[in-house]
Amino acid sequence: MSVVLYNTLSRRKEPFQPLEAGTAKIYCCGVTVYDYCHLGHARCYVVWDTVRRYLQWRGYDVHYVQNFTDIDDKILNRARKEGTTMEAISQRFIDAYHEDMARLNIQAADEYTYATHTIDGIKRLIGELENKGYAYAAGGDVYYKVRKFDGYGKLSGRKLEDMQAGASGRVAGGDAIKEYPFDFALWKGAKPEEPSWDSPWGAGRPGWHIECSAMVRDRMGDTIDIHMGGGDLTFPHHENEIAQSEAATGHPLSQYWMHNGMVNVNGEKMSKSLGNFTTIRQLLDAEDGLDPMALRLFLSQAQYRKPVDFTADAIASATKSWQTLKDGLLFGHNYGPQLNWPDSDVTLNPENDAVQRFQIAMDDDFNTPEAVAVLFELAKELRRQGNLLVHEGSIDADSEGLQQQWHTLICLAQVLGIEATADNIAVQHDGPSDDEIAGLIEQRLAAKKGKDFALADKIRDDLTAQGITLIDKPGGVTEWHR
RNA sequence: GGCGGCAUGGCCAAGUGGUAAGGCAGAGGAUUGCAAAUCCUUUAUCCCCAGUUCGAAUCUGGGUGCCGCCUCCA
Repeated sequence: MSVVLYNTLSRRKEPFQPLEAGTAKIYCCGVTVYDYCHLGHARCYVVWDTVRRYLQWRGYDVHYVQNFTDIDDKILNRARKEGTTMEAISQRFIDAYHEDMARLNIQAADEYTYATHTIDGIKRLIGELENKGYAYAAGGDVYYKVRKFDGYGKLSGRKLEDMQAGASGRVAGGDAIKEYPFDFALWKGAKPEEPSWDSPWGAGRPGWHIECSAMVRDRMGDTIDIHMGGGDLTFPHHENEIAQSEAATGHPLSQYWMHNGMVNVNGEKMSKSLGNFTTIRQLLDAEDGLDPMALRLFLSQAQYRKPVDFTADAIASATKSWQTLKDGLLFGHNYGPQLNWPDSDVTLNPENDAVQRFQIAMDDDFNTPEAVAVLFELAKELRRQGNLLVHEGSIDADSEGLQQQWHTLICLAQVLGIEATADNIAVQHDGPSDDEIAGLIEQRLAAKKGKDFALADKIRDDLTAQGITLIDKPGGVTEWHR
């Protein structure tokens, strides 16, 4: 069995066969750094992080490169507005990007590339395109001659005629300098007071699409295995990348193209231009802040290609779900000592039924909802055993098998980037001491015997408010835990 | 107008020919002074119509509805 993935280029699922057996060369389109990342970005990079982790788990040597677009009108606008430089804005949001992604347990890329560090490669590429007749200079800019490239539209499945016919007013007008409405800028002539670089076509800066073509080529060669990004980049961004790269090199830019679905809010796509976005940090830092792992779980419970709706209900549900999963993930920390579990390494038995099911699900185009279901089945059983232990004092399962199950859960969850860290078990131990609690429980017991339930309930409520849960057991015994 | 996607219980969501995973929420019972927690049990015929088939949520055709892209966008 091999990993099967949906290839936008062919519009079907295909077995993953990398150019070089056992390796995976992946390029992921990154962000334009002019603002904080929002939930849409969170989904995108959680999805691709999961794909990357899974391929690694399946034994591939993954080389993952991601870019930052650090030259762009929006960055310049923001810099102007704040009276600072493009570099300052870029750096600020690159730093913020790294912080946000780290909180979501997204692994850093093997290499990050920057548009402004790729100017030479960009100029080289434009020069080649010009020599081959795919580019023309006009009005200080350089444009790509879309009609010259036979395969134009093959990724997004469109024909130039169709687009032109339907695009009505939007493309018809535009700049008169272009030979054809869908031609796009490879190089933009410098404007006063904007950063620019010298070039054979005059001072200027790169167009948006060319940076990715140049970066892929510089870092990974003519053809890579997987090129990924948000579904909204399919056209025109990725289509244009293909046109640029393949016209220049004569080789396919990428074997596989993968695109993630959008995050919706009230049925509408979350986007900067619509202004309906919630930033990752807003969500995580809110007073009743969302646990980053709950967010990751929420995103993993949807198939990556489908749109996902961001609602308060969904978040509440994910938070509760995460609690359940977390109980399972922390089982060994909470009950291992009581069960005399040996301090063995966390390992995985590949023959295990759960592992098999997990792999079958993930092999099928990264079916994370199905994979998560496997995690829940493991976690629920662990939680049940944990409760048995608390309430009955013993478990009704084989202890060794249970430890293995716990290890399985931890390993598989980790493949999805879901982990319960030490933070989750570090409990605040301020508040009443154990002795004080024992005293209060005795007071409550006395109150109950005297039918003073009001007092008994008050004692319980006060303790609850301090994060201490009382469990009344048969025989007048009351246990508690924080 | 063009291209693509989706429609499964209250909500989310797997499942692509043999009578519906999982999560959240809900219900009933056990337990309890009442709770909490826990345990047990429990809640769907898959948008509509027609067809193919012994048999379809799953295939075909036709509808209806929603969404994305076609402009910067993850």
